[in-house]
Amino acid sequence: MNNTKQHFPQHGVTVDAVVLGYNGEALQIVLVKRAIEPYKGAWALPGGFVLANESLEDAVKRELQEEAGLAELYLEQLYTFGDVGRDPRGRIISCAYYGLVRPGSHPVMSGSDASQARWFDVSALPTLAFDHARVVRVALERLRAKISYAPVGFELLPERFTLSHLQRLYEAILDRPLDKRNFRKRFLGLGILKELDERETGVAHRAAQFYQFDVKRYRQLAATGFGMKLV
Amino acid sequence: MNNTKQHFPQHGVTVDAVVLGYNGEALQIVLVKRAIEPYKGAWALPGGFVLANESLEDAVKRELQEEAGLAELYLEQLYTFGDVGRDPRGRIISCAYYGLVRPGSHPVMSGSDASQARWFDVSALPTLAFDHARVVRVALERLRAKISYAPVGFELLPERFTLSHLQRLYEAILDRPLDKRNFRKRFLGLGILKELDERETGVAHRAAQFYQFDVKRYRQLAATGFGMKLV
DNA sequence: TCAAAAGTGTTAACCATACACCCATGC
DNA sequence: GCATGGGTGTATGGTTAACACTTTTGA
Repeated sequence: MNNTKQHFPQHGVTVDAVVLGYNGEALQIVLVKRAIEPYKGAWALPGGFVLANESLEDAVKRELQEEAGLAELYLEQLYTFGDVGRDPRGRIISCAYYGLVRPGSHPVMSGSDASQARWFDVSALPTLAFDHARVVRVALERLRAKISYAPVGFELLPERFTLSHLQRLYEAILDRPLDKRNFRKRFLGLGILKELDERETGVAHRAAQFYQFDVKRYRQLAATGFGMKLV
Repeated sequence: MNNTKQHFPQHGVTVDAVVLGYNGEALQIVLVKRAIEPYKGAWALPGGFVLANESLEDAVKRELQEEAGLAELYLEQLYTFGDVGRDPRGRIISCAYYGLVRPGSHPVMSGSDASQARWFDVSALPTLAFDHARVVRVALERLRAKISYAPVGFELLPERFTLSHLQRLYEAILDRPLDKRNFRKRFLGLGILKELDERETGVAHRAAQFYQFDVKRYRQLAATGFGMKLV
């Protein structure tokens, strides 16, 4: 920390992360049970104070590692909440991020100042500490808005997935059914899916084709300014 | 300020505002010439430290009033810049806002810690202090993205305007020509323009019809979740 | 009467939507 | 052989995009 005397007002600054995942059925969020006051025992978003020598993004990555064992995830800044009185400890400003993780990378275990960390279905969240319910709401709105023009959905799926997996994910996020034929037409037409030499096995129905998100192709298309209307 | 000892790391937090205006020809930004170090004499975005008892939005409104005499403008949070080393005074986090003002409400005069404030065409900005050039870039991207699905353009025009004014504004922001007939069809079809009983006077060509943005009607439409594809 | 910008419709291409049946597989 | 989900095409209506001339006004 910086110990020199500063000549300007200073405030506590936290980062908080809405980490979203998808288990094949429902959208989920990582919450941690607070081990210390305030809101001791309540569920909250993972996060904590920004230290003197780290950027906001470094801070949120460190907290996610410490509190939930999460690393290497898609992260994006969401909004900064700075109302006076949003934290009982004093004037604390929170810069919120949202993150997306693939099912594989889910250790989600406890850390230093949080006694537990676990996934909750977004449709069944407990009461949250601070103004975190509001933060979650903003994050879900943002994801819903973003998914229809940017391929962020792939950050929630395993490397290999079927078109039905992708469609079910979109339906879970948008909370409405989508037409199968139109959905397939659109995604295959976009040219950002790479067909793999693999199909499902051991399923009691016709085995589905596996695909992979073609990042390189997507970047080419995005660079030429194509309008990615996904749904 | 809060004088009690705090048990968590603290940082300076500033707000900075990209205030955009439109003079009928070009998009413009308010800049202030810094009267104090660091970057004394350089042009910078209006802004300053957040005090202990004000929200971020209160802080940015206060700074805009003090430094540029601006009040009552459309304001929206843009992004929070928190890299270590972005400010030579130490670890300072900046929450940036962008604002839109109508030509009428342009006092833009000097205040306490800024010796001058004035408008610059966005296409001819001087070298800016801190990382403010980056902040401006982010703000312009945001405005360009936003204008195509939300009627923020009206915040940059006088109460009464012609369809040609509106079109020229869109062309200035998007930096490309738009088709006159299609532009008119779309905006008139949207039903968010109120035709006034006034026309231009003293112009050396057919006098244009004046319109007004119909906020009430817009809110009705927005509430029923209509997709406002504007351009 | 000229210059300058306002105002006005139609057509063709494209895109979004709605919709139903056969196929492959495991049990 | 049946239950389960995978995979496929077409027709229709709506939306977007391209395009040029007449009108009004002041100088």
